[in-house]
Amino acid sequence: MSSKNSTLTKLRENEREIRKDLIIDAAIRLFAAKPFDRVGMRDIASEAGLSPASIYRYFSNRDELFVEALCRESKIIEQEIRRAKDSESEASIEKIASTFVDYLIEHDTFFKMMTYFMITGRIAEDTLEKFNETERKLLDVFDDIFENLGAKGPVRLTSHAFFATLNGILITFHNYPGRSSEDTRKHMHRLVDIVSRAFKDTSAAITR
Amino acid sequence: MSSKNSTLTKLRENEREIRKDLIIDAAIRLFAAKPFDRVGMRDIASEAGLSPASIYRYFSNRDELFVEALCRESKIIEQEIRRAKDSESEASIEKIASTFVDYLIEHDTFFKMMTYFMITGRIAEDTLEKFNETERKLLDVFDDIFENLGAKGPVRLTSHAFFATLNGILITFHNYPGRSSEDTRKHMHRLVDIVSRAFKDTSAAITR
DNA sequence: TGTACATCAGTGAACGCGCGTTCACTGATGTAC
DNA sequence: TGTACATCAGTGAACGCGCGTTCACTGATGTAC
Repeated sequence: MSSKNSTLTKLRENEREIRKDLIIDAAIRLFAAKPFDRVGMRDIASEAGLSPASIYRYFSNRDELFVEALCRESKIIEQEIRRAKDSESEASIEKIASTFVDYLIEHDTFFKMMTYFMITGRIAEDTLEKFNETERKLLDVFDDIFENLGAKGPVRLTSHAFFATLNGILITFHNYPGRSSEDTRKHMHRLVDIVSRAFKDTSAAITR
Repeated sequence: MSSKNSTLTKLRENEREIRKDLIIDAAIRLFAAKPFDRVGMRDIASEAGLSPASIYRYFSNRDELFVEALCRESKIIEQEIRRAKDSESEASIEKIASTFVDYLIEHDTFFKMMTYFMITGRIAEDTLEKFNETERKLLDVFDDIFENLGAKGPVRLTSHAFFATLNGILITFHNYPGRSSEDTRKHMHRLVDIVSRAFKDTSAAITR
């Protein structure tokens, strides 16, 4: 009796999670389509095929929804990078950085959200912690790369620097005026090449 | 008669400019104090000691005011960097990058605004052009530095990369959670050191 | 098998607030004759 | 010197809109007896 009860509530719980995911999907689809601050609860609701009020059955407020979306995206990105790293026989920074940037150019949702949160700095403490956990995993991948490269020094700092650098390239030239999106993509890749080479040189220098 | 007239209108014109500046001052003061999206026309008005309606005598809308504020700030930063470069007998990247980052940590207004515009990408074409002109001047200073360093290749690209890198460091670790502002400042400087060294190495490598 | 009740997803309409912006106006100063 | 007029900085109050969020409600499904 009680076991049947618990499996049922568990099923319900699963359904709930699925519906939450559907809402997050809708939100991310919209973030991809228009600027971050132009995506409202009503938009998300109609994109998800719900009424605005319904969203509040799943998320207690707007920020919570946004942070969950951010976390999901960053998890995907972490996987993407890890995959890129593992597929290479020997991990080259250029390749991985390039993959990272490419992915973020294509799916700039993560990137818009992250910058938004970083700038406004308006997240609840616990949700922020949740996000930072996934960010740390992302940095772990970079750590692996630099270690494979033979750097013996404080690898974490280098990862931080490299991660920040790639972010910077994406943000600074995100909508560079008077250029097609293909041009900016090429431009970003040129810059990624430069910094990758630079980081490789210093890592080598540290080993020396 | 007409000459007197013209000098008078010129005087009036000057006064107008001064008043515009006072409004921009007020806006920048507020940007420094709270998140960008929390600064409204009413706030700026009361900070400048005016009624909200009055602002519209000087700026045709909110974005115009913001962009003018951004331009003024970026001009100041350009001067600051140029000063830092000229004061050094031989321009070292570390020093200049450090000055740049320090200044932007202290006066993060510029930085908040820039990122905001870059992300939302919502500026009128002509005002954006105005901003880009000052940004180009900023990059010119970096060009000088890398040329002095003896790099012979495509210096502009390197400047772009370096500029983006510094921006990235500022944005990525802007409000790193659970750290005092002094800690983040130190952290940023460590990262700036790393990337400066990296860029110096590649510049040297190009010369080789 | 039937009935009373609990649970919960979902909703349309409204609340309340804050925002950018405009309106109709005042009051001071300069100009023309 | 006085009067009619133009110019312009400045304003309090309001407009209109969009937003996040809440309210009171419905309807379906499962549960207990």
